[in-house]
Amino acid sequence: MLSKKTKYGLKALFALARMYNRGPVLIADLAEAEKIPKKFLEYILLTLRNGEILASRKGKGGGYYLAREPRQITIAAAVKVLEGSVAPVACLDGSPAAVCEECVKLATCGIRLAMKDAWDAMSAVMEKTTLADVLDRIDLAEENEKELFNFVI
Amino acid sequence: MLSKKTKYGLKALFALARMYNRGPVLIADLAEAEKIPKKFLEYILLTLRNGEILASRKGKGGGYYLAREPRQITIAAAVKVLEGSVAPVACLDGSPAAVCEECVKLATCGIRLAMKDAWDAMSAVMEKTTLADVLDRIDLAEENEKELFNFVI
DNA sequence: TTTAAAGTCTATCAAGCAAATAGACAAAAT
DNA sequence: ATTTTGTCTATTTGCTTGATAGACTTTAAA
Repeated sequence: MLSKKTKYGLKALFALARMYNRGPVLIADLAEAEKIPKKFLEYILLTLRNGEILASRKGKGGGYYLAREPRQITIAAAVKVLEGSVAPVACLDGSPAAVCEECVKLATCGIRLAMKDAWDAMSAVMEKTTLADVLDRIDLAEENEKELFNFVI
Repeated sequence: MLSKKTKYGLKALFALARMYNRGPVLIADLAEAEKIPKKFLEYILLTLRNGEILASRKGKGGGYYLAREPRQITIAAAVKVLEGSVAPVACLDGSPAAVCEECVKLATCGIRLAMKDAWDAMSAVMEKTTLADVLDRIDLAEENEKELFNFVI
């Protein structure tokens, strides 16, 4: 299960993606709009900035904004920065040195062999889904909801 | 990341699958063979038994054994019992009532829309991978390791 | 050049969960 | 009857998550 930090972080990213190219957004405004505790959001945005998903400007007129276009930021990248790793076992998270103490031998470890294909399938999807894709899906879903509502009337 | 409980549990299941139809296995023997703290393993096996993955017999000559054939126990089922849920968000874990507090509206929740396809892909693989499949993969991997060793000589 | 508005950083806290352990109890085969 | 073996409840320890406080730094604009 994703941590609250990651969920809040994703919500913030969707909001920032929607406001892309409208300049920096204040932490306080974002916190209120997305119902995220301000101080916690501050820490989350800092994490995303250190992970080069976001950029910021200090001082008057400052705030946070996406470091790249919504179409160039993947869910995989965001989740990796926010959560650290979501791989079911350490040895599958992509970093070469990460060996889990459970594996006696990496190549023949049952847990790894059991989870590898499943994890590969999941990360492939996350790698190709961008913030822009998610916005499109949200819009489509909202459109469908409206249709449904009209139909009921 | 899977908890230690789940990892230990999977290891125990692989071992029990290998010894399928050789009668009940003692907790103590399994603990020693798989290097799992005995009391912790006791608790893990109990979880698996309550989840109807394992069955047990008390008294002399008793022990634990798989409740079904290795070919009929999926990784998805085992992980679900051991970990509770591995879905990235509660509303994706299959149970109808599970709604995450983050979603204002289930159908249009960005987090859900962002993770749904990825999670579907992962669970599909876990649903179709059985303990027997994993044993096969381990054997194959060990065979390959041996080949490699011979080649080096 | 001052000042107020913003982000940055470090420290701290409480609550909850994971991992592990202990020991009394119940069942069943011999 | 007795011994072997699983079952259950409770407890401990330490780490992680979620959240908050406050001092500090940077920057734009008055």
